[in-house]
Amino acid sequence: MVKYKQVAQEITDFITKNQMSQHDKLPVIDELTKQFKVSKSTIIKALDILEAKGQIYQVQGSGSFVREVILPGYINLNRPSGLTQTLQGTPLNTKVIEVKLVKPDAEIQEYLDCKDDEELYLVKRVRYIDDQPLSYEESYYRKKYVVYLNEEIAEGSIFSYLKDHLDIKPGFVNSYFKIDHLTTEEAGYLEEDVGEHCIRLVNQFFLPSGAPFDYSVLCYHKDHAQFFVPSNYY
Amino acid sequence: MVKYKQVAQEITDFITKNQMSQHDKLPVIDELTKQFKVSKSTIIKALDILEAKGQIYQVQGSGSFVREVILPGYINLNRPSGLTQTLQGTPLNTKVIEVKLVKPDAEIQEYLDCKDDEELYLVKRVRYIDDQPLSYEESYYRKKYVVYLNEEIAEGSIFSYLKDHLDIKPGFVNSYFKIDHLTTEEAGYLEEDVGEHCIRLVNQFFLPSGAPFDYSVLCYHKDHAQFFVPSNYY
DNA sequence: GAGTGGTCTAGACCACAAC
DNA sequence: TTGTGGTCTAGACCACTCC
Repeated sequence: MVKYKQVAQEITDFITKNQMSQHDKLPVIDELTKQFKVSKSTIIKALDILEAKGQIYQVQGSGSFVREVILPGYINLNRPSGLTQTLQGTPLNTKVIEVKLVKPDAEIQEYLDCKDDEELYLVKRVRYIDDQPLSYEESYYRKKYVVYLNEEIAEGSIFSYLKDHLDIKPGFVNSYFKIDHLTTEEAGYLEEDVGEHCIRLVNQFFLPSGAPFDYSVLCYHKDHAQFFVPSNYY
Repeated sequence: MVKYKQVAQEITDFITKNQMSQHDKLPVIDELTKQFKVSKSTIIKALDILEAKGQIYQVQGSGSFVREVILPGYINLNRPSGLTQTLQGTPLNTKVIEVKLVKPDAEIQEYLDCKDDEELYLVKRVRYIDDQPLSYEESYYRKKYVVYLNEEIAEGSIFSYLKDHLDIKPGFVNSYFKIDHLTTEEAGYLEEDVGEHCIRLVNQFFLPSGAPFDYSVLCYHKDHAQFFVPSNYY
């Protein structure tokens, strides 16, 4: 791991370990350079990463301060790693409906920038929070990149599996959402009436190289889903 | 303006002027250093800013590429400058309901980190897109920072006014949203039935110093609002 | 192997904050 | 005035891509 990521991780751990909360001040840069034995630039890079993630904010002439607001039960749309990571701390259960290989329709070809004969893994899952249905999800992974998937893997965090076993990690994501209505199939899984309202979220995940590898459509239960988006001005 | 922001702006202009689209390659760093007569580090800093904004992505050993997806009509939640900037290109009309000075209730005190006797400007506005009601908004600005507001200013972009006339610009924002129901007042403004569904968005805007200066609650019309969130993995 | 971006450093100097 | 973060540079070296 490169130094600045190492430093960023250790600062995050420091914040957690010391149970620091909003507006608490971090050690000054000069102190951090001594502590981690790296240059000022490396510390600044690490702090910039944490700032971009929404964990801290930096004030010229004053210091760096904790920003992160831990909101149990809120889905952080700025770290859309499936769901498992974003809902840390909240018990999340997964029911896998099916995992199979399919070919893309026109819309999926568009989002995944692929031909109509390319093989994709389709994963259908329902997510429960406190035994309440939270979301129903259909994800398409390009087999070209995600060479293998099965039901057992889909029971857990697919993104952790991709990272740990296939060495795949996303570079960036486009997320789109609006209010929509449940289809018959979706209503069944969310234990709602057909046509009931939901938040429909579409994600397009890209590799660091810019190639899209995952397209997913989710519907969130109107009463059990709440979201959080931290942003910065540059 | 500092150099890297200048360079970032010029690269953005370059992308626009040349009508570059997704996955088009930018000039290499070495060329940019010559063109702008700045160091490599400054170019990299400029590119990092554009990457954080979601406009480009960088691939090691390969180059920098255009990422930005212009989606007419989608509200970009990663640049929540009120609304005027995020819906660029789409005709947006504003009806100001009222602008007045008020004192905060308990919830607002919490979000704005202020006492119960601090003066706040309350702005109520309805936004229309293509003559359809898009959102109804109640924003609270701390008079301590936003020393003056009136109906005429609220007709336009309040954030532009803050930047140009009061030299106030946000440092970061926390946004929260979920599906909710319209109150009687809101339903009237959105031309909907009472209790109808909406997306309820709460924004907490902070100055670069970390002080909250604006708390706003919006309800978006369920049929006319769609959102976009670009994110990066670090 | 050539091209291209990524990391890291030391150091000079600037800008803003706090006292 | 001092503390502290921000900007900018030149340069060395590393890592990945593409031919």
